[in-house]
Amino acid sequence: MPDRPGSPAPLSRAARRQATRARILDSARTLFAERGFERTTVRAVAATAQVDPALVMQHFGSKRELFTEAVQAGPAQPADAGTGTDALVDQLLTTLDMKLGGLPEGTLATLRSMLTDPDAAEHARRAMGRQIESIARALPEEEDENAAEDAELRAALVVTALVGVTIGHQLLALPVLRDAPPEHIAALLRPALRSLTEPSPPPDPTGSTGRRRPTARPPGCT
Amino acid sequence: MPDRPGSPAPLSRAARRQATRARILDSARTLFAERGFERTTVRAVAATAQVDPALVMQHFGSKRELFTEAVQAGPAQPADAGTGTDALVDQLLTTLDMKLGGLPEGTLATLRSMLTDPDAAEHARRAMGRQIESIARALPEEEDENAAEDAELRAALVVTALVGVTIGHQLLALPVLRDAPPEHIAALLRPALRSLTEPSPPPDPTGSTGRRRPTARPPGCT
DNA sequence: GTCTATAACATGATAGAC
DNA sequence: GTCTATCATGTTATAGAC
Repeated sequence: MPDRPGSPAPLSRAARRQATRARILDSARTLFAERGFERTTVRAVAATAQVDPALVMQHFGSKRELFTEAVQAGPAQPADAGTGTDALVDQLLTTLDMKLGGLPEGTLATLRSMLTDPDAAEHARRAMGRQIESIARALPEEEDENAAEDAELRAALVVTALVGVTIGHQLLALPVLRDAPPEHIAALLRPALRSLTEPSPPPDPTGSTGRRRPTARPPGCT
Repeated sequence: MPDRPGSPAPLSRAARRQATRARILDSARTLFAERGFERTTVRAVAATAQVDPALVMQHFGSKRELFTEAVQAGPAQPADAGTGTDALVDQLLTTLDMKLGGLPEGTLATLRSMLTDPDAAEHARRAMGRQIESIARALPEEEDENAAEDAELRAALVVTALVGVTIGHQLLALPVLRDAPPEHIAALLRPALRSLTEPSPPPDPTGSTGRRRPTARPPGCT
């Protein structure tokens, strides 16, 4: 580091470059979260960060790499506290509550672009796959023989369903979901999530009525 | 219609134009479903339909109108058969089964683009809004006072959750979902959907156990 | 006249010169 | 760091083909 002339300005060239890079990354994250990959132009990112468009390329090489770095910003999803089913459901709903409120912009950007951009799709597939495995490990054992596959499938349904609710709420802004308090949404989802995480009912391939489950009869029924 | 010279070729100019238009629409629908709005170029649509790119504009005026017409192809979602909760759940699962198999390309195109294209988002919002209202009307009355809002909210959660599962299965192609037989998925989702469509359990803000529900006792329980 | 092809212009990503 | 050039794309205008 041969440059530090001891001037009162504490910003070396490298430091200013670093600050500019951070400003570009921040603008990019916001715009990618709002408009997705394709509709976000490098020029718009540069304008928001108040730099020259070519400078963005100088820093990141391509719009693609800018997207990748901008998306991989925040810390990963919080780990699982997998003891019992109820604790798992509680943790899922806490995560959902977070999703319905302040979702990090990087995650929003991935969600926004995952249906139209192959890279974002791969990123989302991996992130959701990790979540699915984590939840599947926390699911209770089943009496049935093919327990493992069912656990992964159940976990996948939980994750995708919650992602669907998140999309409807955060990205599509469905009025019904936008106006509902998150705790209310969580309360309505709780029994559904418990159904998905509970051990499976006996296979009922007729599938029409299927009303009763042999377990968990209501008490007071002699 | 002043042109029909009685030639052996049964295709008038208007008919050939119509056929070309249909071919363009078909190619557009497929590409929009595969790549979304932005990544689908007019030139690619023209190449697939084996016509000149300018012809696409002649026919539809703009890429936007082409997308709109291509998306509004198939018939709307089948109406609801709203008698009881069980019938409703069955109908939802049938719809899902359809979604997991042959979803019309127009719907796929809307799903694919709804997160990144404002027009597609509006289209999706309206379609999902109609579904939500339809399901909400079929939901059973509640004992509680604020029944109507809850019904709409429950319906919205059902729709968005199913959309999430569909996205994970059809658009993201999550391996766990891709490899599972649709009937298995439907069987796992059934109790969860029933939980969402049932009258609400008593408000249980502690939210930890909440096992019993006061209504819907299994038959055969004297 | 109606269909098709070519050219022209604007915007955006990207590469190389300065 | 900035400017300019090149290429792809959406869109329009214009000319050619049936």
